[in-house]
Amino acid sequence: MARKYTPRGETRGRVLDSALALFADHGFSGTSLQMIADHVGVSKAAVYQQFRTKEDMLLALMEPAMERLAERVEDAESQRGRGDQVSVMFDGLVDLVLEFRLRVGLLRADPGIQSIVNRHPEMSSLVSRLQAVLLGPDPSVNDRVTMAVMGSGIMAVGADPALSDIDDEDVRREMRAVVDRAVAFDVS
Amino acid sequence: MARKYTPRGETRGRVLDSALALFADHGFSGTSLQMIADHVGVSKAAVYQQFRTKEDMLLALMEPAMERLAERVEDAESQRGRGDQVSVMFDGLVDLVLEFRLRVGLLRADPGIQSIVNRHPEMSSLVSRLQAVLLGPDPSVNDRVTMAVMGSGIMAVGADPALSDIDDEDVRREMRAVVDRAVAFDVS
DNA sequence: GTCTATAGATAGATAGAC
DNA sequence: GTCTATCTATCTATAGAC
Repeated sequence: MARKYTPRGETRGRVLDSALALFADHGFSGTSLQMIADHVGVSKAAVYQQFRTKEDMLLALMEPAMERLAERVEDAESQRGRGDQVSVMFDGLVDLVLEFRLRVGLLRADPGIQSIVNRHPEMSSLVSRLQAVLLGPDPSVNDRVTMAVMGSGIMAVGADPALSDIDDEDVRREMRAVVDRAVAFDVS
Repeated sequence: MARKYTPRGETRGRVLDSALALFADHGFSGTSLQMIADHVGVSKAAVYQQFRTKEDMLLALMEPAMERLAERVEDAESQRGRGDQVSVMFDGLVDLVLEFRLRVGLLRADPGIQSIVNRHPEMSSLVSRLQAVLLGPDPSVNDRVTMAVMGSGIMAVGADPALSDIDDEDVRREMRAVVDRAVAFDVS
């Protein structure tokens, strides 16, 4: 077996696909580089050729989702009324979850990933701004609990395999609907 | 230092407290026995005296929460109408989250813990029954998305430090309120 | 770019003294 | 019941051949 098949220079993409699937199943800390290498079908050294550390791999996975999140947060922040800010932010969050299912779910759920995010100001400040837009200045207890429940609930849907058979557009419509019901009349 | 202070035979409880806090911060897989031992202030061997494995430690942490969950699921299952089943189950879930904050949050979020739960039928069947009560037979897409969002959202609140300054009774009231708004008119 | 081999650190878990 | 010391397996990461 002189040569492993690797159609083009696409090993990097294959590594990222495997890593995402394994992170979702076993968590970031619970996934070893050996597991990733085995899943891709190469050696550990081949993986290290593409990414210097496991953390770099996670950052590469999160980068596109974070860019999109930045756009959506800015969209929401630029709205004039509080009601529009909240509804645009929730719509953006729903879109983000559908576009980056597992990644958004991991971002919210995995403690190992959260601690990495916390060490990267460009990510953690984005999450802070997201929360700030949803809560606004001087939020009531009602607002705080509502936003915590709905924000986490929406992000969790991304990683929920129980909904994977439903069409994206149906999920989007129903998520928007449940948000509308839950936050209606809460913002002035 | 001939003797470490350990008031009574309460090392076991101190280990569980430390383990819970560390699991919440770093995840189950991301927490080593050395970290737990250091946090308690004893050696690894002292920890192993109390628990044969790290998994046993988790099971000991989850056991009381699971017993309570079983009661709540049975309460809900014994209701006659679908609407009552759903509302009793959500009320039970809210109570459970407030009683076992971090534990319920971990149960939902940590992939390492989920895989352990999946290997223990008495736990995983309980989670299945919980979902079955919320969804009922032949759920609509609306029902499925609503229950996924609200179920995860509620459980996530348990591990959310952003709400830890709010009185339990206030959180309970607001969680019930947001559930009422979100699921109203969804069940026949 | 991929491999085998391995370094060095740390993981979970145990033995045996006190 | 606690300790120190240690076992074995695995971890992340690197070196060097092909």
